[in-house]
Amino acid sequence: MTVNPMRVRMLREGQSLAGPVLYWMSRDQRVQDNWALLFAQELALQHQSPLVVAFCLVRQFLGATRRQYEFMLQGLAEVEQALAAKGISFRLLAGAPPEELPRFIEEHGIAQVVTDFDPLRIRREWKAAVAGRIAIPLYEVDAHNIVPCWQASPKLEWGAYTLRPKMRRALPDFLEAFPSVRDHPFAWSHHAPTDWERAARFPAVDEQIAAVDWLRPGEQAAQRMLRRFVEDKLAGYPDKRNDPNQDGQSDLSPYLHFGQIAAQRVALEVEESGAPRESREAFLEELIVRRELSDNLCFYNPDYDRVTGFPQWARTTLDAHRRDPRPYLYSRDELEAAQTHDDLWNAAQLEMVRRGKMHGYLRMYWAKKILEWTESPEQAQEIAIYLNDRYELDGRDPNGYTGVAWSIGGVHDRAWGTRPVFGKIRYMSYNGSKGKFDVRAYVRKHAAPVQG
DNA sequence: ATCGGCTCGCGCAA
DNA sequence: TGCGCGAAGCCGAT
Repeated sequence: MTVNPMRVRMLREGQSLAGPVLYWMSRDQRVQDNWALLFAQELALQHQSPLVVAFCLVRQFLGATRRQYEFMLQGLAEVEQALAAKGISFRLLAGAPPEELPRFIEEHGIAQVVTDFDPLRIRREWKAAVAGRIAIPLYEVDAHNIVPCWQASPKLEWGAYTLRPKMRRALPDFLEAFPSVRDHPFAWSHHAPTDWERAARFPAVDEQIAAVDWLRPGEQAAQRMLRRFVEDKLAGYPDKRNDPNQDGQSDLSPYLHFGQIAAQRVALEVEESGAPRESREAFLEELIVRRELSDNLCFYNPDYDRVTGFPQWARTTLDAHRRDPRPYLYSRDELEAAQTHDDLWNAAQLEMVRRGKMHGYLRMYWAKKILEWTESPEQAQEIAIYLNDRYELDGRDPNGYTGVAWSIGGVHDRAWGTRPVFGKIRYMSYNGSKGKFDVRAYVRKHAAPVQG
């Protein structure tokens, strides 16, 4: 047995007849270091069956833009190639999983289905719908987290401090080396190459938001980025990570979001590096505890992207300050166009619009200012999520929803001194940034007008 | 530059 | 029932 059974849940029982095993790939779009693929191969080898990987390409998924489709599709093309080298077939299905998967399963006499874990509502609705329309076993493997989400904690956590000891206890059981995908000896008779040019014409919601060119998509590029981080940046991480002018972050979040790299691979490489213990610990805290805390929020709190999901003390205090006059009021369009009085905020917004990635420290300041400058917490949260999901390469991720909920709704935070609009929600100021890094240099770098 | 108070509630010790 | 302490801060005093 290569895959720890604790990583696997059965979503639907069923008779397992003879036939191909299907891995319905969704959140974890890679071949290496993927527990869901490894588990699917294990089942296929046991039954001496072919193994097929299918991905459902959903039209206009949660407002996804050309930028994000491009990054994902190029990664998937690489997945198809790497699978082919192992004798495993790949199939791109155009349409929503509840319709496409049962049809595919029926048509090809699939015997068992494996899919990867995802705490987001829509993914769980898809799985429930698929489970209701098939008669074969459906397994779910948490291939994204190191400690499977439901093993890390059985309940909604209040903060990193309540999850951390649980993670510490569980990590030794799960932070293990990955086995390799084996050459698969049973070929699928319906193998056919994907028409990626046709797939690239698949409509995104917004074709105007262009792909970025400063980082390449795919597993290989992700591995290179990881190596660069561990060799060049990890040692200086504690000092530089909160300075947006320094290139001190890992820049791995787009790859982690699309599952083009496994957090577990990142953790293993960081642990084995020669970087100071302090640097390794600071980075692993973010990579492991905070990431898994985001999944915990989305998995156990169905209102992870709504004000009703904020803790009670935060809802009470935000309600008490609902009618406070706002120092500035901006519409969604003004914010999107980076037309506020605050040059730091505008620069952060423009960094996100142009590069598809805002510096981690500024994401907090950025979201808190949206609370301060819009009519209500509800509107602030909606706008922050809209902009984040539209421009960030790592949009539509539990980390994004959790970050917004932390900034605007005190999720995983505590109460602080009362202020207008914010109430007891932690405040962040322009002057605070000035004390931490060279704000003028950052503004000069990102607020420059577009060339040409 | 550094320090303490701000303020809430979980989780554990007692 | 009491107590320690937390996802990245702010502000004013020193």
